[in-house]
Amino acid sequence: MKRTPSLPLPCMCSSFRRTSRALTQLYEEAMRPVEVRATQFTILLVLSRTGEVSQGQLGGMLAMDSTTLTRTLGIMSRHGWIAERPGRDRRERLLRLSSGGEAQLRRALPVWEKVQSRLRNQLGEQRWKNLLQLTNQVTDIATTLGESV
Amino acid sequence: MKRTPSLPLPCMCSSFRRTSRALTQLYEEAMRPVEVRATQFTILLVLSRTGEVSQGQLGGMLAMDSTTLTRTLGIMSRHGWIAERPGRDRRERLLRLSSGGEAQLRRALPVWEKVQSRLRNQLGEQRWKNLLQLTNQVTDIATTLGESV
DNA sequence: CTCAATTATATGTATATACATCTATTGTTC
DNA sequence: GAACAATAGATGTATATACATATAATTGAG
Repeated sequence: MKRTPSLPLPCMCSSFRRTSRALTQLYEEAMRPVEVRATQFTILLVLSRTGEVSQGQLGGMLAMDSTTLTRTLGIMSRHGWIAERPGRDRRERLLRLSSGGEAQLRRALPVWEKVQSRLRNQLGEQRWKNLLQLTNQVTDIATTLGESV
Repeated sequence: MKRTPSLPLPCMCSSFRRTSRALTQLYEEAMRPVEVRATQFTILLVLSRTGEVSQGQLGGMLAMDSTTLTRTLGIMSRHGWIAERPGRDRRERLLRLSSGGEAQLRRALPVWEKVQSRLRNQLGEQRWKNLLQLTNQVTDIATTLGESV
């Protein structure tokens, strides 16, 4: 059952996109019983840590166009996971987890832990920490470069 | 113009997806004049290196579901970038770059080099090489874990 | 050789994603 | 304070992505 090791790609963007697909397939396969998608899980996780934020702030934290969130939040609201209210600036939507969203996160966490630790075992502590740090650094640099031009 | 450093995410999948979005926005912004999307550029790059491959093989190399390729290859064929012929196994599509595809790759490469080296300068040789290696390793591990279950 | 199982790709459907553009609101200038 | 510029989010549209299922072709069991 030997797998051919993945073809080295000279492009950092292509490499990250490929790894994202591989990880997304792995995590979503594991989380399928809980019925939550990778993006949705990320939003549950972030909102549980930040508390109430505007849609624009959430987009900034996720390096995601804030108009993309309109659709994803719509899906999550239909599931009853998101509570919102208008801000003092009435153009803003202030978002937080509803109790249903907190419950969904609690359902998802054990399944997520399991797949995450399988991956972590394969990578080892060293590479694991290194990767979390490097991905953050690349995100910051890419975001900064994107703004500067 | 101080940017808040990106919120650490405990989830490897979420982290990679966020970095992918940031990198994709950076690279696609740079490559906009050439009118080629990140996925399409990746396919041009890979086909130029491998020569003729089947759709399934290409999907394997990109950690991409081969049925996803049906749509993307359709777009690229309409642009005149892909040449194909049936394999001996007549279920297979054998794919390669057409001369139009080679031309499009040549048009894209200088623009890609430019954005890629801006990023590389910010990261430094050490982290750059490290990242290309680590992303490959994660892809292999995630793929293997996905198959094993 | 025949029929069942497997495989390669196509199609239907749902989510993810970004950008251009639009609307409602807020901020700024004179 | 009125007119104009800037901003937050919504909507239209195109690509990206995967999975379930369908179809055509190949392989395997007997």
